[in-house]
Amino acid sequence: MASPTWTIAQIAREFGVSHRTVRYYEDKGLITPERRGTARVFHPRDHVRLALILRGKRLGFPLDEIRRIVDMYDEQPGEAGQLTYLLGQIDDRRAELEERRRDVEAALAELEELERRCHDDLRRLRADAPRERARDSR
Amino acid sequence: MASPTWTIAQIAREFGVSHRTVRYYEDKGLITPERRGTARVFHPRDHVRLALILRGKRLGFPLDEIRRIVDMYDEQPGEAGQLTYLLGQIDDRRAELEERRRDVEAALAELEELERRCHDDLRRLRADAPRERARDSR
DNA sequence: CGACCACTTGACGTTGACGTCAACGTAAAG
DNA sequence: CTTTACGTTGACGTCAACGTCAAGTGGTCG
Repeated sequence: MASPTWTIAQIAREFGVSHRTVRYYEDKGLITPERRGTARVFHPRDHVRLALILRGKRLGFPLDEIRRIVDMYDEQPGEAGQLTYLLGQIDDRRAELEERRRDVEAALAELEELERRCHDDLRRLRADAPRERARDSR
Repeated sequence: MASPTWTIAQIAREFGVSHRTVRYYEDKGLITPERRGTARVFHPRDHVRLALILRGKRLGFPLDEIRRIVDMYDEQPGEAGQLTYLLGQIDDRRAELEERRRDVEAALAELEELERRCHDDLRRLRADAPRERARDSR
């Protein structure tokens, strides 16, 4: 019933980052763990945000932009002006993500082309090798 | 017939980077322009490499790894050992790229989910607004 | 010839994203 | 009650990826 909580060590270990990294993200306003005395208590909300942050990092986005992205996810419905503004932001992010997708697809395609060439070269080597061995043993 | 060449200013402007950036990539061994006297002359090979480098950057790879990637593309067929090593490298890069692709897909999916919720909220607002105006004008 | 480019090499500065170390609190366990 | 483990706040260090001068070189145009 009660939603789970994490200490800094637990959540850092789960995501494979240092506790320094977690603190840095808090400094930059990317996560806002509760304070119980001086100690940090991480809630599911922080857990979700950290996952989003790290995915953003894998995609090469700077932390500033990552914050704008994760902030989009907990804006309140608010008024119409804010909503249309948010929709504009969403469009911008999507454009970027679609460019990333094109980059990934292109890179994968070229990589597979290269792999085919490698396999070809390897087959050619194996076909030539016997003749060389015959010549060398003369 | 003669393949095209570029000056540093031309190639930098074409790719939208500073000439300092191009020099930095040369220092790091990512590109190797010809020298005519002291001046750099960029050939199609450098042009291709620069495109690969910038795509790698958009995908968030560090320059060190990008160099390993672009270097893969002009290894000579060489001997069988090198080829199988290269095939292993290719597999590693592909695994990374496929993770990036999963990240992009997940991010896009969540973004579109968020967009749907926004549109819902907006429709709800527009449905409620007339009643509010009627009430306000009483 | 001189002025004006575009290009060059250092060398130091900057920024983002942390690493690292010192010094200190606190709560449970032996 | 001390040790041990985990937590905290500074503060400085570091590394990649450039930015930004300063000062010089080489070709071309008028």
